[in-house]
Amino acid sequence: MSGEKNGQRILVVDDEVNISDLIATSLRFVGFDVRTAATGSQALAIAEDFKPHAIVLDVMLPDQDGFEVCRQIRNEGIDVGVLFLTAKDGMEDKVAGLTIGGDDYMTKPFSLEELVARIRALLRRIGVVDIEHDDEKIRFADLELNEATHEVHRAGHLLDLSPTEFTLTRYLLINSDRVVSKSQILDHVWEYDFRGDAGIVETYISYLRKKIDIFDPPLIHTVRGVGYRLKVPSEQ
Amino acid sequence: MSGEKNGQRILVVDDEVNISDLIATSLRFVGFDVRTAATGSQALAIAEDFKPHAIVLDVMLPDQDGFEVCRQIRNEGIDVGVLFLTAKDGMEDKVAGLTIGGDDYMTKPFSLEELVARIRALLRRIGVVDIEHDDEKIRFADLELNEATHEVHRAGHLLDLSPTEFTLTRYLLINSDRVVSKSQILDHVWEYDFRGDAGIVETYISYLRKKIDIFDPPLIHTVRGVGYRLKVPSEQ
DNA sequence: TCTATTTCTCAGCCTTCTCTCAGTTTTTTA
DNA sequence: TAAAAAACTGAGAGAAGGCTGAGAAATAGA
Repeated sequence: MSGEKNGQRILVVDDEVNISDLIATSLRFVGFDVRTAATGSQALAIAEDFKPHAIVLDVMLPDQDGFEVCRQIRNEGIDVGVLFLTAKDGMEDKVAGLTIGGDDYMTKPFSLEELVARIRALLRRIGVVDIEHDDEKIRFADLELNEATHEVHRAGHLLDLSPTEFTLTRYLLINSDRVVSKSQILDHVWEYDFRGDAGIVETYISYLRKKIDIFDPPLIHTVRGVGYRLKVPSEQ
Repeated sequence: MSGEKNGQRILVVDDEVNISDLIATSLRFVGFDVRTAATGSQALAIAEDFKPHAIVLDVMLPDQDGFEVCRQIRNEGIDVGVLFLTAKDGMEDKVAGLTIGGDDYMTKPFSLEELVARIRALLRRIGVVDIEHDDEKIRFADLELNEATHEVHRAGHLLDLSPTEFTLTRYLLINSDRVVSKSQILDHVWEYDFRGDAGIVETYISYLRKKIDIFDPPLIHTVRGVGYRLKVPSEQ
């Protein structure tokens, strides 16, 4: 039930079951071997024999704070990268200060796409090779996105993208040549608590086209009634 | 009663018996091993020993909502893909997050052809190999339909099909070389609550011929008094 | 605090699609 | 060969889907 083929092991620690489930599901789907814990002590217990490569760790836990949990786990001699989760409450600066080494942090709510990207970057930084996705550049035709620098180039030109535009571009790139529906995009690119209409995806596709598809050939194609797809038209 | 040859196991959960029967019949016909449930608790009970690979799950159930059922089943350790069904009106608020982890959703009413295609895509995504249909391309002669890209090619040329034309083409392809009647087509390709005349099938066949059969040889053949059949003429 | 950027909503516009209908053609049957 | 039945197809009304500009609201940065 637990052993994923070649996946890195990730431990997700959050006391809100909805959140940890959501994260776990997403991470499993992209191939990680995932366990969840709801408290610090539970996290410790699981980490001991699960030996995760990375931990997604809420800084606010019922029994103890995330940094404490982190320290204890490392004291066990488990070499692990940590992605801290924090509420957007002004504590961000403190968290940023305490985040050292290869670790990272994100504020809730976040988008799943962003979470997965951060986990991959983290694993890369701490030297755990992510076999399939170990390239920091994602390419499709003459469109190139660089994870490390957060730059996107089309035909050699640097594009100036907003954060959402960047994440959307990455999601399209990862799924290049396949149709993705507006709901899929919404679920993966927008923050998980977004309660608006899928129409916003149309707006952002429109923005992207004005930045990506002012070059020829257009890469973003609408599949009416289904969704969008990155493709090279010539590819009859 | 339960053991289908090589079929994946699908659990259908909907309190409208008409609907769950309709779905179950369709899925059985294409080779799945199907069980049905009308309530959330019944679904749980059945899932426990049926261990379905996928669930077709109405989000609106009499005892509890579909999301809750989904969570409980997964908590049982059953690794399952879910295709949620939602009414067109009740969804505004609820749809968020339904396409996470390989899952998908459809709004009622839908066409059975579409449902089957979605189930197959879902099983493919979550790694349950659908033996007979594990290719995302369906071919007949020089006509080729690609599920992932939603493209249809004839003799190497990309055809521009509307959504209904696409679904009809897929239905003909899946039943290639076999005669399908107009009412079968109507029942599978159109939404199940369609109350119009079977004459519309003639109209769409006519549209398709102008896109598919401008190439030689014609593949769509009328079997007068019976229906239509995809065939290569030489192959008497 | 003020400014610039980004996010999001909305409405108007345009395109494409769906479906019906009626006139025509083809095939069958008497 | 005529009449009936079945199938074909073009035209068009209305609906649905998608695109985009404008502007309000939220956020980040100086």
